[in-house]
Amino acid sequence: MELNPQQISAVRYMDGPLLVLAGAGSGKTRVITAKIAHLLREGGLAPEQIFAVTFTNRAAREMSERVAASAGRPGRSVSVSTFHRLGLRILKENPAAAGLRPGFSIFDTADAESLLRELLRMHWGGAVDAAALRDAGRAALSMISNWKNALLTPDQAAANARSTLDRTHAAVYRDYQNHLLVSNAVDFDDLLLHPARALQQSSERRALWQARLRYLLVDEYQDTNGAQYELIRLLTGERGAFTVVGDDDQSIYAWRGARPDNLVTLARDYPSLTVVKLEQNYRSRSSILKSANALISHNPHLFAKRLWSERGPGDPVRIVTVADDEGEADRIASEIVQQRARLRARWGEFAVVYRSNHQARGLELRLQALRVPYRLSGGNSFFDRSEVRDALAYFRLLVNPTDDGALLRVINVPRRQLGAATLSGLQRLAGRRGSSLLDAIDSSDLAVELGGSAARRLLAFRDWLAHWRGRLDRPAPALRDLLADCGYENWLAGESRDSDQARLRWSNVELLLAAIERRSLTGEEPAEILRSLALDDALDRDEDEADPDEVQLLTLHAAKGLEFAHVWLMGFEEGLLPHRNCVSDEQVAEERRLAYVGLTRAMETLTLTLTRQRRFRGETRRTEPSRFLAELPADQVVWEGRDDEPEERREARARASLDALKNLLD
DNA sequence: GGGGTTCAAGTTTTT
DNA sequence: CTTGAACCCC
Repeated sequence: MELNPQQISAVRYMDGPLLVLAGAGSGKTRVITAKIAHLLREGGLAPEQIFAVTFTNRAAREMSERVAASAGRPGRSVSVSTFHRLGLRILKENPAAAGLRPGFSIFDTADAESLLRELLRMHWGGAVDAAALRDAGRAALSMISNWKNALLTPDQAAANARSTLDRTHAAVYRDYQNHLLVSNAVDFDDLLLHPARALQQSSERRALWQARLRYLLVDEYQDTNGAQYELIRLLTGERGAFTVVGDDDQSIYAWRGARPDNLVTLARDYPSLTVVKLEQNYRSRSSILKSANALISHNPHLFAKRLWSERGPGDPVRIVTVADDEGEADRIASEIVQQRARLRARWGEFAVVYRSNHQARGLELRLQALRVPYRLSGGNSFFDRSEVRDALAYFRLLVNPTDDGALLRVINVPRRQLGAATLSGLQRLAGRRGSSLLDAIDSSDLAVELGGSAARRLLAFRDWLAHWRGRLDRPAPALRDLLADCGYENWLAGESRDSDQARLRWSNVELLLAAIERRSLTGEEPAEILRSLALDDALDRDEDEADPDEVQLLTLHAAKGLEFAHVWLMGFEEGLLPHRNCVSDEQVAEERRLAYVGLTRAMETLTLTLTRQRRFRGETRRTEPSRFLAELPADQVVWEGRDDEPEERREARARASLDALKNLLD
């Protein structure tokens, strides 16, 4: 497809830093891929010198495919990754700069929280109730995450602390970093923080990376946080050889430390910054675009922007009220079945988006009942399953013996008579020696501290692990045998409700083992496999099902950057969208941007659904329409099923829809 | 230390 | 309706 004049100037401009303000559906991915092709052809750059970063794995995958398609074979070696993967790559090259050793682990959010709970428990000295501790762990992680994203050290955090709570958090931040180092581990934020620091501190590193990375493209720039911004600056240096593409109206990650004002900061830090605006929308019918524009006009803006479309009016946006959540799932599933037949569309052209993952549950059941193939993105991911986490923890412990998070997870799973008393003794010992838990087992005081029998069991566990560590050259079989040897499968079966569940859970372990085996066969080192898995959102699927035809079920967050012919946005209700936790104007504004992201995913048709009542925590409650509904332009929408709809019309429509469905199923 | 029962609280979004 | 934590007894 042809590029418009603004897109062309964004693609061709290579003389300095460039900011592309790209409205929804304005072809920004096309600009990025075309620019990569241009840099290869006209810019005299080799594919290895071009780096593109995104925020989500999904976006990276998508972009990588498009780059490969548009640039041909050289596109393959263009580096397309998430910020975190790029950070990992930098860190891996020189772990010592961050005080790490080569086999370091990545702690995920659950690992980080459980470590923080331990630290807080020690900080408060003993008796704290578990619920309070859990909340405090969360709060501490979010605070620490904010500090890290702003590149603040524990010292700086302590110096800025105003309240007692801040001081506690700052002290815990220090402990937390120390424990991570003892464990030879990093958390997600460290994958940005450590590389940024390393590049700040070493001009040689900087020079090395700046020579290697000749051009940087950043997608969804409005979602960058302080650490990511610093990384961009350090990696591109004086040259400012970058193109960043963003849209302040689609900033939906403030809760994760994103700073949409980085759009403004960029103009301040780079006086030579060139700005290109993309305002023509190629995606949506104008009914959809006008609705989205009207909605977002209720928000404050960093940049003025007028999105327009030549795609013709299309059908009005439908706002469908249904009785309850079951009715909603039912309605969406059957409409998808009907529309697909009527429009001769593929399943893959339909998407259902929602605010939170649990909303997909009822819909899944309906889709299954109607035999509709679907793909659920995110949600309770594979890696959140406890059996997967257990197996991974064993693997981590083999690769990185100092990984305390992993040790605590599996030392008594299955049971080895190593309970709370033994563990707190071991932690005391480790604390005194400043060592990891496993190393503390080597302490000469072990038997004195814990008694002879507990000490014997700990030593046996240590030796048992060491034995399996010796077989790491074939990690998947080693892990399989390890799990068999300790009776994990039987234990898992005992933990499961019934034999079906037991089979399912063991099959998840098998899936993990298969994934490890696959990667191991391509020559990946065990430590690298683990880190890569930690950053994955799902297991890599077989290559041969590259283009499965499935209805997409996504959260609003996961939907960003994607487009679909026909979109349903579920649960347009107060409490869901905006979410009940969002009270401040700023939070509501972010929810509005989320809704905006949802609306602008649709190309041809858009349906918003809401219920009159919904099951919530076991009881049925009346719901209220989202405040955002009133912000949509009345002349672009049509209401169905609202209370004031004439009874006979509602019945007639219900009948027609039922008939249509019957015809299809016959 | 382990295992069972009872009871309460409650997930927003992702790396 | 779930999940996890407290509690009690072995």
